[in-house]
Amino acid sequence: MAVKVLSKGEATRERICGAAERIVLEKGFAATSLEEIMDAANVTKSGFFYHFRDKHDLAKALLQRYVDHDTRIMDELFERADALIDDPLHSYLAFLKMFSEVMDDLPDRHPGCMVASYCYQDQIYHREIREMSAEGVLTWRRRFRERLDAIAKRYPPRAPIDLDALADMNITIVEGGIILDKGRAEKGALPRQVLMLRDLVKTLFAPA
Amino acid sequence: MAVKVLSKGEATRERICGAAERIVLEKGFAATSLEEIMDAANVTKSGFFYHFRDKHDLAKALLQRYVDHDTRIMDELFERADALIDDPLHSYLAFLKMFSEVMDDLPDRHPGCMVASYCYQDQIYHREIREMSAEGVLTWRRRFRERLDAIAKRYPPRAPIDLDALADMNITIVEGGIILDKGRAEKGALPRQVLMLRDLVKTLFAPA
DNA sequence: TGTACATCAGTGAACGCGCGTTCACTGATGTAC
DNA sequence: TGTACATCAGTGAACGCGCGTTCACTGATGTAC
Repeated sequence: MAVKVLSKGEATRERICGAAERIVLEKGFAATSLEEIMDAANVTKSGFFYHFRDKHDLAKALLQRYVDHDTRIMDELFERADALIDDPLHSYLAFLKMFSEVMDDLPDRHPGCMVASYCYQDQIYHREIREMSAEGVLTWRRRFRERLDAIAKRYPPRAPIDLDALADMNITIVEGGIILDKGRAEKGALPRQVLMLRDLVKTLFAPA
Repeated sequence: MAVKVLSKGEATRERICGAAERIVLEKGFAATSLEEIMDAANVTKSGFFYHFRDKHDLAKALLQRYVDHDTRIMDELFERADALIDDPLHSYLAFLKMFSEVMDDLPDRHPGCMVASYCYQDQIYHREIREMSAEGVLTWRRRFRERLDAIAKRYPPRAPIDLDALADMNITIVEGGIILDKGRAEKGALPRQVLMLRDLVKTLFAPA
């Protein structure tokens, strides 16, 4: 994996984003003070404001960073599954298996999804944030939908099926699973939900 | 439906809670100022503080109110399904159908779930809030699990199945569906997800 | 190779405003005798 | 039936602190000539 070399300024900015993401996913954007973030990232107030125009500018940067990162992770897992398996259905099932394992291997609980976090915050009322969220979610759906099309072609489902809704369900399960995990304060709910989805997809497509 | 008659004080308190719930689900707890709530509920600052010790006291009240209300709604729908249909599987499927219709009939989008909202807010760090969330989620799981047990008894599933995870999936789908709905700013995602789950459950249990 | 200037990546102190909370006080309704 | 007292359901003004933002200033690194 090629690690990009960062300039001094870029490194500081990245350090701020990293600290901010962690705290924001824990407590929410409004409840996170800039001073907390500065402390955690070891920059002064003015150091921070050199990199971000204001708090909302940080909000945008965090969301974009999150969506990009998540999409990249997903693509990597899909590529790995494809490298192992030729059949679209079984590659998809392998992806879900690997995905659940990644969720299970996290040292602590899943830290949360930035899109989901903003959905329950007033950040969502800013036009730019709303558009970035919407686009992120649509990108994810598209990734799954392509796969499902290939599957449905080789394994015609018994009944006609809403493939967009099924593609979305992958996102739904992750977002909902994270909440289950956080809400019940019990690790493991998320990977179990992903595996459950895997079983259901398998039953749906695999020939009896 | 018996509507309880409220005393003057109870009515004011209820008015405050209603306004607070709406705003908190829109913008998040930390981003919601008490003054906003007071304005919306038409009480003065001191009127508010007569009913709630502090902001955190309001947070607890909102969560409890939400969990109770949601549980009651769910029970009512289950009862209606049972009144119509004797078979546990088909009653369950009818429940999911009615549930998706309720979600679809909402004038606007689903306002959101208070448990999920707090999960992404620092409220979750207060012990009492965490316990109330956990108990709410477990109550919901138990309701679904009972139904699934009855179904699995009459319709033995082909493969052994994680019934707790399947029970949880009902919650996951709703929580995740709400985020999909909010995140994509597109009404209808939530009911579609519920119907998709219904199809999957049907395929899983219904004899070929 | 040295000098002048510009840009990068910050520092430290001050400001002002919103927001949660407190406090002393009050009119209306209930209750005891 | 009237009086005294208590409780309910508030009012209005003041306080103080945290937090986002601004501003004048600065040392180190790059770039032109």
